[in-house]
Amino acid sequence: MVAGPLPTPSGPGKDRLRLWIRLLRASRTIEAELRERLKKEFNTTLPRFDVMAALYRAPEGMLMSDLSRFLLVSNGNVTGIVDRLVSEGLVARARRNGDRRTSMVRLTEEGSKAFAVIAAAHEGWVGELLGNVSEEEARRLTGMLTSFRSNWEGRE
Amino acid sequence: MVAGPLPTPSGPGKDRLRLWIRLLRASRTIEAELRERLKKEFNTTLPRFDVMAALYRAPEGMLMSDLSRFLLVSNGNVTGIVDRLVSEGLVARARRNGDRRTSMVRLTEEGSKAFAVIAAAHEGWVGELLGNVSEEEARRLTGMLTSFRSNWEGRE
DNA sequence: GCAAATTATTTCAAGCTTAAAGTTTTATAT
DNA sequence: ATATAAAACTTTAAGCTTGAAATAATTTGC
Repeated sequence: MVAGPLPTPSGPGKDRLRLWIRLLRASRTIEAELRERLKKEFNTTLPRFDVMAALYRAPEGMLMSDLSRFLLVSNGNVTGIVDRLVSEGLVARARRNGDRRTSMVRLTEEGSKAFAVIAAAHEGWVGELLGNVSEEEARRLTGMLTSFRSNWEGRE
Repeated sequence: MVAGPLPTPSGPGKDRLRLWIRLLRASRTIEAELRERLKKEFNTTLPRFDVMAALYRAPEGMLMSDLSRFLLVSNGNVTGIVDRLVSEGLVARARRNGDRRTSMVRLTEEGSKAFAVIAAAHEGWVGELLGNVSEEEARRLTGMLTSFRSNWEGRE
């Protein structure tokens, strides 16, 4: 999905295809850089960061299915990542009284502290990597992407 | 990287962070949908499609290192994907006379035909999934993402 | 009350992904 | 010439990812 079928596609519908290719290349480029820095500076990974970021927003905890829905990844995927975070003491599972199928997942004290540090660095990196986009332009782009997505979400 | 540390981040640099989150969510959403359709309709995957798309643009073939640079993935990664495509008869490796370290990778006749069919469907899907973005808006967004990326590429 | 369907999660197999280490071949510097 | 470095690629280990199958608990329809 990184390249179009021809060097410079043209014709009806080609503008959207080109947009998609740019979108994908932009996010892959930034993603690769963030992944590398997370590894080098904090010896962690993007998926771990994603999970911790989601949990940081929800101090009361989240269900596994909430996590997977929010992160747009499969259920089984989240299981593995959470398993590793638990084994590292950054995240805890808590069985619930009401429904014994589910477990509330939340950051431990240690996980919360660790995340705060990483998140600060992360925000700085994003600011740096998107430095060529003015704040004004960032808001405009965000708006365009938001309206696109909210339209699209209606179909799933 | 899908979520910010807080529900609605605010403050200096937050606009870029929010942009990054939107960008990532948009591309993940579309990517997931395309991946699913590639699997269901053609029993193939996004990475295989990416490699074939790159090779389709280069009838004379590409080096492994060209492929990995173009696709923004690691060298070892491409090895595995190409291995599988070769075993399926869609791609062929050709040793070169000049430099025996390298091999030119290209689509087979069969691979080229198969890709043309898939690419047509793919383009239609993208047009559909980005249907809420007007062609005009698509061009504007593309321009913004292009200038961002060409600026950023200077740093790597 | 109880079978059937649904829900939440885990397990599994196959494939993707990276970074690092290893192999082979070519280029460079004495 | 010949060691040394560089380049192109593959292999490896660990982890990520999906979709499908399995498990366990809850809810629904009679």
